[in-house]
Amino acid sequence: MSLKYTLLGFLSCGPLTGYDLKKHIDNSTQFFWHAKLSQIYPALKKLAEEELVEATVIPQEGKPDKKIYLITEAGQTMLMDWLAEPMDELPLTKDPALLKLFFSGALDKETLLAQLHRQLALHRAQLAHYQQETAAYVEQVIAETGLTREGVMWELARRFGEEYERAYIRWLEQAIEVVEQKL
Amino acid sequence: MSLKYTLLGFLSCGPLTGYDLKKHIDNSTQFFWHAKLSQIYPALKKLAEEELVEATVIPQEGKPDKKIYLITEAGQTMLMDWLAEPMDELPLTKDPALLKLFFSGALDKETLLAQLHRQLALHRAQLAHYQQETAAYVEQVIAETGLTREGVMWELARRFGEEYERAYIRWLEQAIEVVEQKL
DNA sequence: ACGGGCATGTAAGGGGTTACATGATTCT
DNA sequence: AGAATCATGTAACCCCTTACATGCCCGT
Repeated sequence: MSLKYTLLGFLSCGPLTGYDLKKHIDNSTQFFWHAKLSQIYPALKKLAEEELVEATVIPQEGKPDKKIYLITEAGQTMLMDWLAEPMDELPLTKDPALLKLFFSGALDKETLLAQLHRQLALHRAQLAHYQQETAAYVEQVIAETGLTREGVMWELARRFGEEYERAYIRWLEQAIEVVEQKL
Repeated sequence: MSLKYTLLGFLSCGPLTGYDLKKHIDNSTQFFWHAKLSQIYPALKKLAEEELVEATVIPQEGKPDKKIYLITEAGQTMLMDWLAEPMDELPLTKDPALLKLFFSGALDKETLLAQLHRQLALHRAQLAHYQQETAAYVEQVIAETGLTREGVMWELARRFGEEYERAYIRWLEQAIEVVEQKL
């Protein structure tokens, strides 16, 4: 259900193609919402049927024709209603790595420590990514579009990703110590 | 795919029914893995077909017969192989609240602040839950089963939940300040 | 009298992934 | 020579949620 609003949200900042939308998602929302192209294209088609967006087709050669989507007034209203709607549920996350750790009491110490160190490396890389690539992307979009209010929110979201990774890393470091001492 | 291992993981600590498994999931893994009964029952049936678990039926009156599941040797092996398998992907989380915030530059300041305060209340309640109910549950299970190695991992997982909520709360507090000053 | 806990399931449908299909241009 | 970028989509499949179905016992 939220994919619809993700697309409307980006389209409310300006017209984009499905392909463009995928890149925006990968660059900015991927740590709290993600989608594959094979899900985005049918979703846009459905939004167009509901008249929440409109497509302009630009013929191209050697490539499929480009479809540039614009949000309609109905789409804008739909988006604003969703934004104002109160949310009273917590996110239900799924993290297979934590699940595995939870049951890893049965594992030998060495293998378990190897798993923890691997996770640590992954999360450190991700932290660096948010600090570099994502930060650059946010700055660039703000500079290009001049959307200051949106810019504030995007920077806040990016900082969430950063803080999440920091917390994860601190926890993994503690977990490694605990495992070394107690198991 | 991981639901299978969640069930095998709990069953490796002792025999349980589908109903019991649901309660264990709710009490301990819900912040990194969750499932509904309508998914658990068919999953157990399938595990039994694959001979990774075995069911003992205990007739009851006034209630459906109880099916107590035991992990088989093949199931144990399957679980251990999964535990030792390296994971090199980050979790792909979905958090509708963050998504909404990301697009909330278009929202008026008051509504936005109301949303942030609501989220803050939810996450504070969740933090308290991990510190009280979840902590009590972990202690109780350790005391009952005497599984010390597993106990260490369960307590680590619980602490992750706690740290995650702390980080979320700190971020929300900062976000409220930023919105109050900049928007 | 009503809600919650106990205890099992099925059926329909929505959301999401993986694989397939096409094909030119540009970078390494 | 091969991979990545641009650009669209479909089809099969799996995972998960929602709603339905049954029915006793216990606490408030």
